[in-house]
Amino acid sequence: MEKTLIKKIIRNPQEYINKRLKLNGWVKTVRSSKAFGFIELNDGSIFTNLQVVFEEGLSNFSEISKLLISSSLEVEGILVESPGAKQPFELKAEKIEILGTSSQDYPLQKKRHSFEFLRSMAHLRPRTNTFSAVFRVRSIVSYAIHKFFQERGFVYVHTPLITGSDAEGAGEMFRVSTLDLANLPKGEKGSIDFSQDFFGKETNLTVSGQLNVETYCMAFNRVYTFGPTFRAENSNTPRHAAEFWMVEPEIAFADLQDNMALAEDMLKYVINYVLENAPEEMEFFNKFIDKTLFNRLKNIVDSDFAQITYTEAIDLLKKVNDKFSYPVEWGCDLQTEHERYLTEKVFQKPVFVINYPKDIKAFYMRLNEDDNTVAAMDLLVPGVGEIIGGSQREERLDVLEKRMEDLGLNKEDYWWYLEIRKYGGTKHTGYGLGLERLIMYLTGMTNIRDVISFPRTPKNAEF
RNA sequence: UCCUCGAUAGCUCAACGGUAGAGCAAUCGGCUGUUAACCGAUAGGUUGUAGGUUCGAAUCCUACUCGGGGAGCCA
Repeated sequence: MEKTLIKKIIRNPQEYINKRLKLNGWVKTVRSSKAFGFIELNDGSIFTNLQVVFEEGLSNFSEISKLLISSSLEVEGILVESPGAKQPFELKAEKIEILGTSSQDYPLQKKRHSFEFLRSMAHLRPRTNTFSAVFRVRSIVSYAIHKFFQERGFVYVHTPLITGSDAEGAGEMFRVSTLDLANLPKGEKGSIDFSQDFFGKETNLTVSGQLNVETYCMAFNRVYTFGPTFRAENSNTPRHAAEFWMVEPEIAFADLQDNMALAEDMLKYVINYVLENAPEEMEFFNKFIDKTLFNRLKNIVDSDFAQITYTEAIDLLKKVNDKFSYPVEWGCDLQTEHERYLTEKVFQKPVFVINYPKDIKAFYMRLNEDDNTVAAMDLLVPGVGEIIGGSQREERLDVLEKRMEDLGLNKEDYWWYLEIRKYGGTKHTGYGLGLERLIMYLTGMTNIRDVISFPRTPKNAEF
């Protein structure tokens, strides 16, 4: 007999009602009395459980009554309308085969656990409601991102995870090496001789695919990367991880305004897609994780994102300087408290801050007419803070070289990056979206460690 | 990395210098429609680690480890 997925039953009950079905799943909870009992069964196909009713006529009734949480079953029975209030239908079991028993020391209970506790068992937490919802949404969000870009003709580029350019400037890097740590080859001045290493030079894990993807942008026009990124920063916050996923689109013949339009379209598209394709999960988040979630997301889909220049933002923040522990001044980077004030108090929706002072931004960002600011943009969202960072890139070779000289960067290290300006360079622009931050924003989860299956953070690489 | 708070039963917590407790989970029993089922009973502990103060330390002090929150860095 063919097996039926619970998702199909719930999406299309009239097709299955009063029919004999066979299904597999795991026990979420058992409530039994003398002559009958209830099992909530989840088969992983959908967030929702199916209630199975079993009666003492079954040959293994007493074993079933004592089933421990997370035991795996094969159940055969008839789908009937349920007299209970909390579910429209249930499976009246005719045969229940126990495929895998659980153990009495199974740590997950049918009550709420703290996320801290669940982090200590990353191998079991996907079985809980919250993590089941988070990781199905993560999968759906990832698909929606691909769908968005593919529908618009973007080419998906796989940029390398191992990089030879050691000065991408976006943070501390993890070294990649096959050298014997206990016996490092030394050069003339006592420094490590990387010519004997696997790649014959110093290599690291990438902190961004941007420089590489820019080269493909100059061939395909509209491209994006979507993959893991590594930062060895000793950051201990709910928003940072050593390994995370980033989406980096790059578009040619386009400027900063086009870039922001793309970012806004993408966010709205993903939100709509997730609301439509993960209704049970999103309902759960709105009910148990963040009661303002639906209002917040609808507010975003329905409104135009705000836009403000860095200089305007500073003027605005200066008027309320007494609210901050760090007063603002033109030339300073915005502190978290300033960003939150802008997006949560002033605009109460996502806001792009653009045209930052060149001295606090990366070398590749395009210098504005004023010679003082660059065409950068950060998208700030309430609750999470910076979710996207991007810029129009400096396409003028002489200006770019001048910038690198001013910053003391070695041009030889970037020879191929500079050559794409030399051969038919054109204005282009792109941004980086932190996938985990987007998922936090979409689910109301407040710690990045709870939206990555096996999070890597300082002093933590178990599992 | 800095500031701050914390670590007691499997989980969530109480005990605040004088014999370590409760609810839930587990185990056993009861219950004919449950919904975090309910009712009764049983069992469960070197109080994060290492030192110190004290007649006596879960409780006070020091260091360390790990975790939460905040900051910096950023996505």
